[in-house]
Amino acid sequence: MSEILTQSIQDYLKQIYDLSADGTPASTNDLAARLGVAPASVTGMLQRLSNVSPALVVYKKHQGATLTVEGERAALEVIRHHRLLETWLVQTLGYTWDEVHEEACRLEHVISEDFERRIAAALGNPVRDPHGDLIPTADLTMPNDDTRPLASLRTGEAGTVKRVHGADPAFLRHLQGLGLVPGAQVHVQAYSEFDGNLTLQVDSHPACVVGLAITKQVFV
Amino acid sequence: MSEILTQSIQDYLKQIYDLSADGTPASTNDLAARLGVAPASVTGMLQRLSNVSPALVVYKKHQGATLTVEGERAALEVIRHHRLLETWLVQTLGYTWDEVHEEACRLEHVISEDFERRIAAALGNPVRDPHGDLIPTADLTMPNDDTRPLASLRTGEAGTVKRVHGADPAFLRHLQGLGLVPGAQVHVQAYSEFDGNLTLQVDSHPACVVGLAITKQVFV
DNA sequence: AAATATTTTTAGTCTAAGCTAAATTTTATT
DNA sequence: AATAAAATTTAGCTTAGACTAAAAATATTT
Ligand SMILES: [Mn+2]
Ligand SMILES: [Mn+2]
Ligand SMILES: [Mn+2]
Ligand SMILES: [Mn+2]
Repeated sequence: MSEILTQSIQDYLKQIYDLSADGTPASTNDLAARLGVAPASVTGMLQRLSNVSPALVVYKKHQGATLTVEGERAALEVIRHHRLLETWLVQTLGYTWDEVHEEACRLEHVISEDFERRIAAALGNPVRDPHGDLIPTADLTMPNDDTRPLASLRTGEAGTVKRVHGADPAFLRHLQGLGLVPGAQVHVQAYSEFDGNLTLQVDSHPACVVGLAITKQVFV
Repeated sequence: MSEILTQSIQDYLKQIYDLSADGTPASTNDLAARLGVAPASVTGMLQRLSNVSPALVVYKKHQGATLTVEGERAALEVIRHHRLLETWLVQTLGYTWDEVHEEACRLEHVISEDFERRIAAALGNPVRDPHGDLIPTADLTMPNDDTRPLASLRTGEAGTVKRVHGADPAFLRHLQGLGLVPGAQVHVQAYSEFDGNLTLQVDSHPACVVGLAITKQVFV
C-alpha cells in the first residue's frame, strides 16, 4: 500500500484518532457505529491497516486499535483539512456552524496541500474552527487543549466558552439559542447536586438551566 | 443503480460529453486515452452505463457512445461544478488559470448543490470560467457558443479572445506570455497560406507569429 | 463457577472498477 | 477482393471495501 490513503482509510484513521484520544483503544463496535459500517467490515480494515508498511494502526485481536505515529500523522492531516475547511466555509461563504460539518467531511479528502496552504493563509492561520476545535498546525502537531467541561464549574465560577463538542446540527442550533457558542461569557449561578444541572447566565441572554447532556459537551 | 453517480462515472460522462460535442459518438479508444484507463475498461463501463435505468449513454457495439438526456444532465452538472470552481479558485484564492484545472477536477465530484449555489451567487453567476469556457446554467442548459477559432481569421480581421481550449498548464502559460487570454484584443496582420500561421497584434504586446496548433485552440 | 449476553472475528459473498491477453470486428492498404 | 492494421470486445483475473451468517472470545450476571 505504502502511500495511497483512500477516503475510506482516512475516515477510519480520523475516527480511531477521536475514539482513542482518551488513551483507550478504539473498539470495533464503536468504530462501526461511527463509520456507519458493519463490525465485520471494521475488523477487516483494522487487519489491513495494521499489516501495511508502514503500519497505520496497532491492532491486536479483541483489543481494539490505536494509531501508529504514521497513522496519527495521516489522521491529523485530514483533521487539519476538515477544520480549516469548516472555518473557511463559515468565513467566506456564510455557512453557519451547524451546516459546515457535512460539506467539510467530503471536501477534506480531496483538497491539495496547496489549497490547504491558501485557505490557511487567507484565514490568518486560525487556531480553532467554528466549533472551537483546535486545528492541527501545518507541521501536524495538535496544540494542547487547556479547556475543561462546563459541567465541572460550580456556583460562582465563570468562564469563556472555548469549544463545543458534537456535530448534530439540531444540537448546535439549540446551543446557539442559549448563546452557548465559542466566545460567550458564562457565569454559573447555581449548581444542582443531584442532576448536575447548572443555572447559567450567558452573556446578556436570559438565565437558563442546562443538564449534563449539554454541560459535558461545552468547554470553557 | 438509479441514482448513485460515482466519481468514475461522472468522469466518463464528462468525457463523453466533450468527445461527442461535434455530433460524432465518443470512441472507446479516445475515452480510454482521456480517462487514463485501458480500452477494455471503457467497453465495460459503457455497457454498464447503457444498461442502467434510466440509461445514461447510448451505446452500440463498435459504434461509440453518446449521452442520453439523463446522461447529459449529469455531465452538465459536473461541468457546471468544475467551471464554477475554477472561476472561484481564481477569484478568491489567487490561483492562476494554469493551476485550477486539477484542483477543480477533484472538487467537482464532492461539492453539494448548496455549495454550488453559494459560490455561483458569490461570483455573480458568471457565464464563463477563467479559460472562457461557458458555464452551464443552474437549470443545466449549456449556453450556445458563438465564438469561432482564431485560425479562421484572415489578414485585417480582428476580434476579442473569448475562450482558450486546453488544460495543459505549460500551454496556458505560453499563451499568457503571448497575451492570448480571454479579453485580449487581437488584430490579424498577416496570414500565411501554406502553414496557416497568423501574425498577430495582441493588445500592446509585441507582434507574434503563431501556428495552427495555437490558433485552433483560441476562440474569438 | 456457570450461564448468559455482548463483542469481535472468521468465512464466504458481492459490486465497482480496474487490468491483461486473446478473439473479433471494422477500417485501410495493397 | 484479399490482406494487414487498428480498434473494439470478450473472457478471466484482481483489489478495495462493503455485507451476512456463523463461530469464537470476552464480559457480565446469576
Ligand atoms: Mn494537508
Ligand atoms: Mn468542527
Ligand atoms: Mn450541482
Ligand atoms: Mn476551465
